[in-house]
Amino acid sequence: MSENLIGYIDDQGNILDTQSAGENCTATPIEYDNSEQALEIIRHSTAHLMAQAISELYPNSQFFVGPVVDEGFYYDFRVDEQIGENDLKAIEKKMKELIKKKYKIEKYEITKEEALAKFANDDLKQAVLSRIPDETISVYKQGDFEDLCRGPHVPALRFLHNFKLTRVAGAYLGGDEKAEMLTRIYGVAFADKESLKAYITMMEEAKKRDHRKIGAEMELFMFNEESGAGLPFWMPQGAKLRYKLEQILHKAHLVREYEPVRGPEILKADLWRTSGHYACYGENMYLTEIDEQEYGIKPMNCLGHIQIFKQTQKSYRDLPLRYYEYGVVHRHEKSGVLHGLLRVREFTQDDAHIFCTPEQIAPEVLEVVEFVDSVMKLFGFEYTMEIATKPEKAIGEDAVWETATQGLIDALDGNNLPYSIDEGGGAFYGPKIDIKITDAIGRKWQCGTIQVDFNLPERFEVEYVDEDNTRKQPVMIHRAILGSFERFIGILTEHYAGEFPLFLAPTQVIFVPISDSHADYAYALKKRLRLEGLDSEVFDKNDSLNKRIRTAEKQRVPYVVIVGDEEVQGNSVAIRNRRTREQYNLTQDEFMVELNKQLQEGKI
RNA sequence: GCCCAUAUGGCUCAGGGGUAGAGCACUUCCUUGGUAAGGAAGAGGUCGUGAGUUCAAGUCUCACUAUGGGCUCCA
Repeated sequence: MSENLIGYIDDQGNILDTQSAGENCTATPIEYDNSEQALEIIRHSTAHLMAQAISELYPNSQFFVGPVVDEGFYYDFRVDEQIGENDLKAIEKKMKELIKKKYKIEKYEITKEEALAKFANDDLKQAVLSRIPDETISVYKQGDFEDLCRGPHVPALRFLHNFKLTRVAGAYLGGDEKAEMLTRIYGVAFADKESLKAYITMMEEAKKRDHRKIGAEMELFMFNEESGAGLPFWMPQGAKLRYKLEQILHKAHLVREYEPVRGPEILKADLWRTSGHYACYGENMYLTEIDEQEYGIKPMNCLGHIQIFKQTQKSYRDLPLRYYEYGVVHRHEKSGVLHGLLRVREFTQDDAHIFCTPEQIAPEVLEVVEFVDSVMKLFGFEYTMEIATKPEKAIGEDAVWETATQGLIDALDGNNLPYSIDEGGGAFYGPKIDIKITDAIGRKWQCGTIQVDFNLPERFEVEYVDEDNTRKQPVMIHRAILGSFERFIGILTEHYAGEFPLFLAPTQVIFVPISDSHADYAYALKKRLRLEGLDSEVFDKNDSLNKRIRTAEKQRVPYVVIVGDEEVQGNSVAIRNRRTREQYNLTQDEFMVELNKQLQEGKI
């Protein structure tokens, strides 16, 4: 038996640890390394080691569950003391002491009845047992520490070296918001020191491109304690960036035959009652009163678009009719979930509602999927699609839901587009396809969404006149491509680490005149760029040339352009590559051609 | 909303019961320089807000607000 053997993988892909497999196992061995299976075993055992350390440091602690997750492991437990980030070091130290005791990890099996009796005075273990259907329960033991566990584990503590406890958090027992909150500690573990180090470095790099940090540095956006949480302010640089994104997307909508519309920010509460928002979404809505009438600030834009559709009589010839709006919405998000621009209380959706016939659903959904794809491609984003089905709180008949859900499935299946299913994750008025972008540190954020809705048209008696002169109800497709400008720009910022492509960059060119006498030339260039719709700045402050070049380089602008006697005489520019520090000269006209070429790259 | 943590000039941070400090940024002056920090002077903070303990609180305690890491929920 190899020194490095920590388990086996059987025909079904299940991991067997050495304790379960016995001496003469013929399944494929798992060696101690960074393979997916090995890491699962190592991390699970590290979680147990942590629990053992905690139980020694805090004798009253009781343990719930300690699974392996994507990035590492965690353990949930109850403890009398408050545990903060500063206590993690002490726990790590204790873990290392325990490793030195060279405990073997042993496994034995008991019946469920015996287990219930064994842990009779531990209500958390009772809770764990109640979730296990099996009649035979396995227990793992290392030193004096025993824990209910399915495994798999490494054979002995000596395999556990390269770990780090990363954060302490609260977590509801069983994930239920109404249940008791336990303490959770997260950690990571690898087979070797280098991988652990690489992981820590990666997290530090991710921190450097955090949109909140870059947003402050580049003066893109801000929040302010006096104004309230989750309410972003767009500073000039951020507003310029956002405006460019809005313009690109505006043109893309027009090309695809969308019509711009705009609805009011607040609508009478009765309208929200008709729609079902009041009952199903009310806890997220801000309500107000005007002249003794209740009003609701819109959390979604659909009602406005429905009113506009209904204002004039529609024919089947008008369908599909696509209304779009950069709609500002307000939602009462819980204070604890706010997160930079990625989760706010006021945001602007790139929202559209497509009114169409049932037959038009599939082609329209496909068209939107294509739209999404072209936008994601423009920015180089990876994304996944998820079909979300009927949630608990919902309006409308089951049959209607089934038809709508099937419509979405057909549209994706028919075109071999990959997706997963999110059971019960739909909007209260219809099923949806969610488009999730993977960000710089691997988190997934919902951005785009496509929702089929038979319910609101019915509730608001939305109608069109069909070919046979009868009145029919259209289907509504709610959709957003970016999701919201706030979230999307947050993700974009991290994606590009603030170095936006020319067609998005808030400042696209910085001119550095060599001395005062070249400032006029620089300002003339700035004016010329302005007329082409390009934003530039002139760095002519009373600082040394070196200092101004340094400052300009650090601005994350696409172009730093130096102008001095040579350039003024030759009507040219000296362009500096901020990465290689190399420089090349172009005439003004050549430069304009180059800039316009790069602007065109922002077309979709 | 819940658990844990944090809050000191515009930014990044030091200080740790006896009434505040650095670097960068900012202002003014000198310097007009061909590719990543030229020099000098200056201004700027009731240490998040409100209570409490104390002879004395930026420092200790509590509440609130905001922020961060999670849970739950979502674009």
